[in-house]
This record gives sequence, C-alpha cells and structure tokens, in this order.
Amino acid sequence: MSKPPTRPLTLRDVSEASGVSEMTVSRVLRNRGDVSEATRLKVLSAAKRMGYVPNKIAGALASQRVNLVAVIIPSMSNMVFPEVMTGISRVLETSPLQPVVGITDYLPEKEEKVLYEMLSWRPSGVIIAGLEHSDPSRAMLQAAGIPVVEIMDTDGSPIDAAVGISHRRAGREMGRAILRAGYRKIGFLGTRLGADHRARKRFEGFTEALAKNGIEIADTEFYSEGSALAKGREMTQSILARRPDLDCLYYSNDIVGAGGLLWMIEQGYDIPNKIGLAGFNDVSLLQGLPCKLATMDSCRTEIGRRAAEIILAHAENSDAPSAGKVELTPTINFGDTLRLS
Amino acid sequence: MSKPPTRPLTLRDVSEASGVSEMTVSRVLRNRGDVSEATRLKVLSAAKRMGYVPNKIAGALASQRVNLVAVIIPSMSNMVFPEVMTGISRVLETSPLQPVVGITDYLPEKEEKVLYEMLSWRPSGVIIAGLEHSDPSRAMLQAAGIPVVEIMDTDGSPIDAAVGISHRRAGREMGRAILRAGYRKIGFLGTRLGADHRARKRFEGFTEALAKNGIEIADTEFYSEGSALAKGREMTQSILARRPDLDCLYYSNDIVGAGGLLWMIEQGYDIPNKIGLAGFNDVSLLQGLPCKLATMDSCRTEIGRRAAEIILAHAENSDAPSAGKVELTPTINFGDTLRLS
DNA sequence: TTGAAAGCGCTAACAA
DNA sequence: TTGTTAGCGCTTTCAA
Repeated sequence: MSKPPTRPLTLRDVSEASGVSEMTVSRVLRNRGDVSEATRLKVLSAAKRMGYVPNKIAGALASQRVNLVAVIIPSMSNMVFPEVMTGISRVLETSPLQPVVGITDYLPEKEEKVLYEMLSWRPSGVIIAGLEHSDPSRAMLQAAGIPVVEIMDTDGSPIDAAVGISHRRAGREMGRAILRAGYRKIGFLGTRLGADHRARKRFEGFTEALAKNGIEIADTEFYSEGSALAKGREMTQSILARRPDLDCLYYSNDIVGAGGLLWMIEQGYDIPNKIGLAGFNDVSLLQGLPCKLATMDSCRTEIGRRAAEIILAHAENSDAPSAGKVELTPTINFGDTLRLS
Repeated sequence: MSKPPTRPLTLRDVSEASGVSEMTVSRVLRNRGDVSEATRLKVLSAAKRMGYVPNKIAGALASQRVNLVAVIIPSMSNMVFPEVMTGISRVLETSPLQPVVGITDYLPEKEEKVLYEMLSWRPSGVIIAGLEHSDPSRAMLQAAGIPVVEIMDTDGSPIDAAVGISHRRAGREMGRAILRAGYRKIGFLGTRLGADHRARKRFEGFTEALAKNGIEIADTEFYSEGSALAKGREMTQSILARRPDLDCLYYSNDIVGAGGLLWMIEQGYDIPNKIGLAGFNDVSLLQGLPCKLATMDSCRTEIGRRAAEIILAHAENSDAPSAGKVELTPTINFGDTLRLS
C-alpha cells in the first residue's frame, strides 16, 4: 500500500548499468537503427530490468518536437465528440502522434484558457471544434506556427484548415425534404441557440428553406439544461399543447428528438402520416428505439479522420500546403418518422 | 489561410522587449509576488502584446514539476466515464493540476502502452480504472513514485489507493432486493464477461445472493458488440422466447436494460407485476423513457471527485499518507420496473 | 527587488 | 558504430 520514494530513473542510470554511453542508450531506445545488435540487446535488457521510462519532457525540449495533437472540443458527454475522437485516434494510432483532449463546455473564455494551456505544451497541431473563437484565441492559433484544423463546421473562414459540413446547408436540406414530403405546419425544438453556433446555423438554414417556399416556422421551443431525452418529451408535449395543428417537428439533435418520439408513440400519434419528426446527428445509441427517427448523418468519424490526416501530413512534411476547407456531404436518412416525398 | 512561420516566442524575447531580465520576466509570469508593480506591468504588457505563451516543456524540466494528472479509463463512449471525468475536473479546475485522459478500450496491452506514454510525461499522479492490471503495468505504477488511485472498484488490493464501490456487493444487493420483491425465475443479460471485470463481479455477487437462497440463474444472454440499446431489445426477445416463464431480468447496465424495457413495453408485458427489470449505473440520459428502470447508482461523479482530491492532497503535501481504500455505498433505485418488497 | 550562473534529462550535430 | 559537446527554454539557487 506504500511506494518506494524512488527518484525516477534517467538515461544516465541505464547508461551506467549497461556500460554504454548515454547517447547510444538514447539511440537504442528511440530505435534509431545505427546501433549494433549486441549493444542494442544489452541496453534493452538493462532498461527493461530497471523499469526505465524515458522522460518525454526532456526529450521534447531537446528535440524541439512534441508528438501531441491538441484536440479542443466543447463537451464529451455529447455523443457527437466521442465519435470524432474515434476518427482521430484511428488515424493517429498508426503514427507517433497522440491526441490530448481539452474541453470548453461551450464557453469562449474556457476555450481561451484551455487553448493557452495546450499551446504551452507546444503540440504538433491543433484540432479545434467550430469556426467561432475569441480574438485572443484566434491570435494564439495564428501565432502558434503549427497546423490548425477547425472541425465540424464549414460556414465561415478558417484560420488555417477546416473539415466539416455546412450546417446551414444541412438545415436547408432538411427543410426542403420536409416540404417535399408535404408537411406545412412546422415546429422547431432545440437547445437554446446561443453558444451552440452549429445548431443556430442549422436553424437559420432551415427557416431559410421554408421561407423560400413562403412558409414560416409555426412555433419553437428551446431548452438549456437537463437530460435531453426528458426535455424532448416535455418540449414536445408543450409545443403540441400550444399548437395541436403542427404536422412536423424538427429537433436540433437526435436525443431530444428521440424523447419527443417516445412520448408521441405513447400518445398514439400517427407518425409519419399525420405528423413527421426529424432530428440531426444519426446517433447510433438510438438504434433500438421502437422506430427510427429521421435524421441527418453529421459525418463525425470522417471529420475526425480527415482532420487528423491533415495534422499528420504536416507533421511528416512540414511544408505541405494548408488543406483549406474540406466540406463533407451529409445525407438524410428518412427513418420511419418522415414520409417520403 | 496561411500562417507566418514564426519561431515561438521565448522568455528571452519578452525580456528584450521589456528591458527586464529573463529571470524577472519569469517571476512575473508565474505570479511570484516579489516583483515591483512597475516592472510587473511592463512585463505583462509586453508579454500580452507579443502573444507570448510560456513553454511548459522547458518549465517542467527545470522545475521538475508537471501539473498533469494521468487519467486512464477503458472508454469514453460509455456514459459512465464522462461522469467520472466531470467529478475529476470539478476538483482539479480549482488547482494548477490538469487531467489528461488515456483510453484503453478494455485491452490490457493497450493499457500498458497508454500508461507508459503517460508516465513518460512524469505526471503528478495517476487515476486509473480498475484493480486488474498486467504485471508490467503494476510495476510501472509502483516505480513511478507518484500517487496512484485505482477507481471504480474496491474488490481487490490497490497498488496505492482505491476509490469505488464493491461491484460484488452491488450485484449481491440487487440479487437480494429482487428476491425480497418475490421474483424467482431470474435471467441475466449483459456484456460478455471477459475484459469487463466489474460487470463480472456484479454477476458473481448476484448469483451468489441467489444461491444463498437456493435459487439459480434460470438463463443468461451475452453480447459483445453493437448498439447496447438494440442489443438489449434483441437479447430480451430471445431470452423470453426461450424462457417465457422468467419473472425478472437483471441487465449488466442501464442501456441494455432500457433496450429491453422499450421492447417489453411495446409487447405489452405487465411490468413490474408479472416481470421485473433491473439495470446498473443510473444513467441520467435515460430519464425520459416511458418508465424508469430500476437501477443502482454507481457513484461515478463522487468517485471522480474523491480520486482527484487524493491526488491533489498529495500534490500539495507530498508526505500525506496514502488514502488506502475508499468504498462508497451505492443505493438501489426501484424505479417503475421492480415491485417493492 | 533584481540579476547571474548552473543545470533539469535529453537529443542534434559532429567527431572519432 | 560509438562517443563528445553543446544546447533546448525555463527555474532554482545564490549573490548583489
């Protein structure tokens, strides 16, 4: 239950134990080929026997190379970012680069702080969610002299590179699909549109698509805190109490949408004939609901993959050109809750 | 779209720009009081204007202090670890310590690798899920000379300190509660019990409690991959097809349980009278289901909090004694799917 | 209150 | 193939 207060071992300790110079030990431990098999084995066995763990702090300082990629995202409990992380990890795990995550809770001040912390470790690149950042944050990213990939969103101007989808377009396309399916009295339910720029852009695109066809959102319902599933339930109930004539509900994400869907199934609504439902994100957790919510894939894993590839390419060849904007194309999945046009 | 290939600024740059020695600049930036207000302001304005971000690599090497806490967990998409992280962050964000997360995917080899990587950054402490580790992993943790807190589980011997619940006891208590409620033909559904030691321990405790009352698990159903909600649905259907006489189902977690619950509601089962259901974890995401699944709180946030406090205490006073084993007490929530005894 | 010197543990660059 | 030398950018320590 107690531990020996050992000073961590250094290269010098291994050097002395193996009778090989520090430099050669270092070479062996980094697999730099040019070492004879004999000394290699000698060093390796000594290092392993002693339980030596190299000090990356010192290594990084000396080599001016830090194999970390800062990944800065608003939240982890969200269902969307774990998948982005999966994409990132998948790419980086075949390389020496390692992702390190920072969470901003959708707060610009916290983003600034987290960014500062991460940059002070001099990572090899930054992957950061969104295109909206405070001026100091933008300045830091500019000045860092490392590749910066802004992810999730392409509606705006990236600092360096961007990989994502156009949320404005996503909203617009869902709006059009809903109109094509013949729905006309449409309600919107979602997170309070403030910090979440992407949800806001979807909303804007959505209303824009309706407006083009002379239709206005009939009613809206917003929430800010609490379990999304429960909120979906409550909000759906209250919007339909207010406007029983609605024939379609567009949710800002699948989880609230699922809450609404469950409630409406219980209430016996005739879905998708009398009323349609649609969400956003294509959350796999929800496979297993009584029926499949119409949704739009937000390409999360792909976004992570592409972003990581950009960083990796730069790490391997630092004068590669910036990737610019990479806009992926999400597809609508009609599920069981939207009539086909 | 392109960035100036600036060499990152150093203390020396700020020193020259402000006409103050490097040493004094360093003191100002670290808020070490003993600096005159005049120079303080001079330095601060220069640093801000230039956009200087300190190099923690160099700082850490010089001071032999790294304010990072390694947090090593099996998965993030899991609903359980995000909450643990919340508890940890809550405590650490008032301190200079910062959590850094590593993911093992429940693979011992990957745990070993991740641990090695993290330890090579010489963190101030390690928080690691579970009590089961490979020999090399244990050796590394022993030799690191930093506080190690093993979390989630207390059924076993910690390397240094442990904070968690007894999963064996959790299973036992749920078993007893189910028996007290009068259920007798009991099925178990869950993840394939291999890598997930805590699920296995709950299963063992559960069967043990039944055995003490002369009852054997009537049937079991295991899964390894896919959406937990969908699997819950499928497994429930298939176990009840095989054994329509079952009067209670115990799930290894709430998400599979919820899948089963949704399916059974659709099928019109009489819950909790004819058949009871229970899960594990008290996942808040599920608030909003048609009815509340019986479950057991696994104290996730509290575990994170306590673990972080142990590391923090050691960081502030390194000769504090080890915290030993801290066993929290989970409570059963009967919800709507288990008769009260 | 400020500065100068030394060195944290490692690696780049060069020499042998 | 191996070793030597000189830092990486900061902080510690001690002197002014």
